[in-house]
Amino acid sequence: MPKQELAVLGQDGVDGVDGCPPGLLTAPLDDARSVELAKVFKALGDPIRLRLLSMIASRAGGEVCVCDLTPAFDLSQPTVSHHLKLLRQAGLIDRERRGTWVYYRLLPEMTDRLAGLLTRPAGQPLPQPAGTAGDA
Amino acid sequence: MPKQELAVLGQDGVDGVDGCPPGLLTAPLDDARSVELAKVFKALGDPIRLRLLSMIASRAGGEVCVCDLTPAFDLSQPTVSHHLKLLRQAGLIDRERRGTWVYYRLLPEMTDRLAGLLTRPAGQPLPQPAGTAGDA
DNA sequence: GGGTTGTATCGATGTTCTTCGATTCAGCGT
DNA sequence: ACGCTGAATCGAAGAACATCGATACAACCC
Repeated sequence: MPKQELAVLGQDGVDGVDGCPPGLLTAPLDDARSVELAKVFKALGDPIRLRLLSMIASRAGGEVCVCDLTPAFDLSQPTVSHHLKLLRQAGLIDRERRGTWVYYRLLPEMTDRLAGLLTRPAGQPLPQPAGTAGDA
Repeated sequence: MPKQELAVLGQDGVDGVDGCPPGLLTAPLDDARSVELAKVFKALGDPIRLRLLSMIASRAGGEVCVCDLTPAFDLSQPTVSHHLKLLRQAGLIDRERRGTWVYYRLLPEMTDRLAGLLTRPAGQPLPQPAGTAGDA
């Protein structure tokens, strides 16, 4: 099965008891989860892919034709296609062929999940502004 | 000035008119911003660094001694130190020396900012579940 | 079917990243 | 001052990544 779509991020039974996923900021990430999460963040760790993602996500109809994306960059067509592939493998976007053209759209479940992972629960004790901590 | 701390992410005057930062999902990311943002996501794009960050962030007192972090991984001490450096250069954590030991703590401003960038404004039109869009 | 256009895949190449051992720097104790 | 321990920096080696040109695949049109 060469097709792995990274579903391991928080929808299996590993969620916290209060309904919120464990977080990343609230409990030490276990080994397997960190590997999966890292793939997604790695996909976001490139300026081209960030711009691609934001172009796709911010488009009104929710879809963008590759033919609109490719000329927006100073890169070859295969390179842009490669970046789109990585974003897709990370579960951030999906594609649909319609006739000759291919349209990409955001998968908001993934960005939602990332946002949730990076959001700390409301009343986190916020450590001392640095310097006033344990200076006994 | 070899010390660049990545302050370019949303606190300068580029915010939206409604107080919320532009987002990443709401408007195409400009070139410069995408480069800065990519550095932060790249720092998160590694399992070791994700686990380091979550260990630091989830620690009760808000601080973790390097001497507690290093033995938690199957890596050499210089390698762990290197990963901590990258997280620090990304603006995600900060360090403080206290006597012989060095303590790392989360910089929640950065994770908050990332969470905000990945959060789409409440009433985003959510594209059709794919297939029912513009099939005239 | 043959030509054309849009998109993806394939190899190759140069760059960046991860990791290590060796070394250096900082602070403590004697 | 000396040695000791914890942490950071320095090269170097191997792996992973970004990029390209060439090529293959898909759908349309004549």
